[in-house]
Amino acid sequence: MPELPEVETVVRGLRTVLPGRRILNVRLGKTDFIEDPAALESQLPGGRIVAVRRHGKFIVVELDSENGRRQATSLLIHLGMTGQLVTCPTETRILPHTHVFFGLDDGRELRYTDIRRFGQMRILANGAHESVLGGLGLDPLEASEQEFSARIRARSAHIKALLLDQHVLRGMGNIYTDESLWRARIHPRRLGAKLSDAEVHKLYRVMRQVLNEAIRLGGSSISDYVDADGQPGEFQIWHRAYGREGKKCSRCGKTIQRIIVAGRSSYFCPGCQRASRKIRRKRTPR
DNA sequence: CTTACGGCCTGGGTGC
DNA sequence: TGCACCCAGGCCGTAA
Repeated sequence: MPELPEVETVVRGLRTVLPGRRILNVRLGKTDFIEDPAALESQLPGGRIVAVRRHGKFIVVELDSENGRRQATSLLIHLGMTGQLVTCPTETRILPHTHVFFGLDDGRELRYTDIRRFGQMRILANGAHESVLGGLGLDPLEASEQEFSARIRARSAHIKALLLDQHVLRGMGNIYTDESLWRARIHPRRLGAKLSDAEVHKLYRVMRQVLNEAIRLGGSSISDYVDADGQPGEFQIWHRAYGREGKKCSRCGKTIQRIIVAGRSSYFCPGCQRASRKIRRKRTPR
């Protein structure tokens, strides 16, 4: 579920409460989504949180390296489809599927809840960041238009697949990809290498616009997503394509369709997101 | 090197 | 009420 705006919202929330806190203890439930559960239990207690960062859809909780014997480490968290990372008082009722508890030195806890356990959690020793996070693509909000254009044009895959590919861009997911393509009036099956200058320019602009608006509204909540305080986002109200199969396009009035592209449900308007002639011919053979 | 697909896991919704 | 089936914000490994 969580894409860049949701992860950014969670990180901003955590940033207001975690830095400066010391982790006192770690309690684990199911651990099949944790790379090395024993490492969490042995290396995190005693550590002080110094920063919380986002890298694509990953959350990086940085710990200090004080008292010499312990190496500086980071806690790397990916929320997968249904992961939630929330701080609350220790006595707060425990939600089902909560599998990780970090006891903090202010009487609160950082909890990780994940129904489907598609998330991921691991310890990163100092210096291991590059090997794990270095392979990811451009941050959509930091990349220049030139960099974006070069990456998109370099491969002739469907534009939908390119936007979703974390090695091309880091942070885009199914919702913001469909919303960006709708705003740019680009069909999800168009090929990256074949987009015009004007189309790439438009896509770059609207993608940043969509992401920034979503961040401002605290992300999109479809079912499971909540921020670091357990609150849902509000951007779903503004979706114009995602999840709107059968509804009228707010721009041209045609009916929004759902097709599978890159193995994912893809919502688009056949009226204002025209397929290339080649694709159209394939779909309506004479 | 690509792309396509199944699988991971649980729950919600729908239709019979 | 039960059951089968489809769908879900992500991503990885394997096969072609």
